[in-house]
Amino acid sequence: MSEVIPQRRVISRLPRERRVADIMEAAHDVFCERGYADASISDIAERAHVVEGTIYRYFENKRELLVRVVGHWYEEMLADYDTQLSGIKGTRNRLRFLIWRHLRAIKTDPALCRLVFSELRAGPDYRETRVFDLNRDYTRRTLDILRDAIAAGEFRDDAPLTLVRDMIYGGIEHHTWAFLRGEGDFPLDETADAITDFVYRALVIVPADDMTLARIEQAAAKLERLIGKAEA
Amino acid sequence: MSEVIPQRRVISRLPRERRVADIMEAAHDVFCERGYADASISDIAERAHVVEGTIYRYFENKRELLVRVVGHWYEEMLADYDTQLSGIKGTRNRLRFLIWRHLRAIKTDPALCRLVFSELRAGPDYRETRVFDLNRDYTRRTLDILRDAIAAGEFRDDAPLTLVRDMIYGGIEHHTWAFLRGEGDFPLDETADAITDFVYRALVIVPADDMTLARIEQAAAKLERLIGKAEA
DNA sequence: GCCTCTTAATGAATGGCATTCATCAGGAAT
DNA sequence: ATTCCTGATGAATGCCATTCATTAAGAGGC
Repeated sequence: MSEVIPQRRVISRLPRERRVADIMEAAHDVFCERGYADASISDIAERAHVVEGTIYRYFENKRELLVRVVGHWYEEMLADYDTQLSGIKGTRNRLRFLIWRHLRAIKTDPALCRLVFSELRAGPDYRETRVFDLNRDYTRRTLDILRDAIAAGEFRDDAPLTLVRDMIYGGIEHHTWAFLRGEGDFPLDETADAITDFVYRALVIVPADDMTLARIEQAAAKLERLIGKAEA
Repeated sequence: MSEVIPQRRVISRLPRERRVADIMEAAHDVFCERGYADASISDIAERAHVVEGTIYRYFENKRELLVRVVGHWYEEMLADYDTQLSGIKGTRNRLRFLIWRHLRAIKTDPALCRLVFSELRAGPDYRETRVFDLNRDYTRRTLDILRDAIAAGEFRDDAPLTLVRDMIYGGIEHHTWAFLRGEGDFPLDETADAITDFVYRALVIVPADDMTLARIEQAAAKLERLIGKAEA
């Protein structure tokens, strides 16, 4: 007999940034828990305490919401990146830092990484995305380090730089896919060491050791003496 | 005034394998043209000259259809793989062959590769998939080559093999993403050369160049003797 | 404190899609 | 020719992204 009295919901108008932040936080959570395809706008709306239509006032569509959520995360990650990197000296150490940071991001936020790897990057509009620019900015440091090492004569100059960059980030990604799918774990430091070592050895110019150098010099000296004699 | 007379469609019962093949071919085409998310079962059904329900008699759901289509493609690719590989000698050449084949597959079937890279591999059920096993079989050859080279003393033995494998395939994938999105092209042979070179250098044990040194020293000694004779 | 007006917020409606299922009928077996 | 198994059908179900006409919050003017 008792009628269900519809709760007179208090409708409040929040400042734009607050609403956007609420929606993005809810979207972040739902995307991470369910993945992009299984996340529904109504779930996100409910968690943000709004109704579906409201989301579309601030975001063009589901995909833009994803791009914005990921973009926000990228910006947070990049915040202290340069500061920390500038405190590290030496090609090998700097390279290891980039690799280690990337691995740590995967370990800390596997769900977000999956969104980037298999949803965002595959889209035909990826290049127009802010995440594309942020990512380019992110990996630019790798190229800078490689260029510096080449200029210093530490690395050979005949390896295509972008290929080296892709081997690093692609290798990291491939190696962590099982973890990203929730199958087991990976050792952060060991993996960073192994990848750094692999890349370093592939690029470094091996200086001849002292003994070898000494023998070459002796042989050269002998030749010079002989030439001198021949001239005489 | 003229009634649209519904075309009395001839319903024919095809042998199971034929129906399955028709559906898979249609699915292949639609998946490649539209991508997984935008491919609709009704499109596939129409192209296979069946009705939606029929597809569900042979395939559990859209995802299984994808797995089967990709699995079929993998099997075709692997058919002549071992035959060709067995004709190639030398670690470097064999490694280059694997890399080159992988790059060629990407260049030849970019749409299918995208399906694998961003739809299939991300799924939590990927490990239970036949594609997983096929892929494992596919990359096993890489590990075999690396192990052989280590056993022969050509490669160092302190690099984690699976990491090397992942650097190769992850690197290839990362490097070709722009192409996979339809943005430009990549040079097949040059890329294969550069990756092979990168990997080879990262792993090869630089032989202490005794031989070369010895030749220099012997040449100097011979010259010395000759000049001695001339003086005499 | 009241009125006006802009526009944030609502929630119902639309259309598309994967998947299910009751029903039909081809064709092999008898 | 008849029966029966099961392949094939297509309508129905339910979910979901997206749209839109309507409501009312709350800022600004008086």
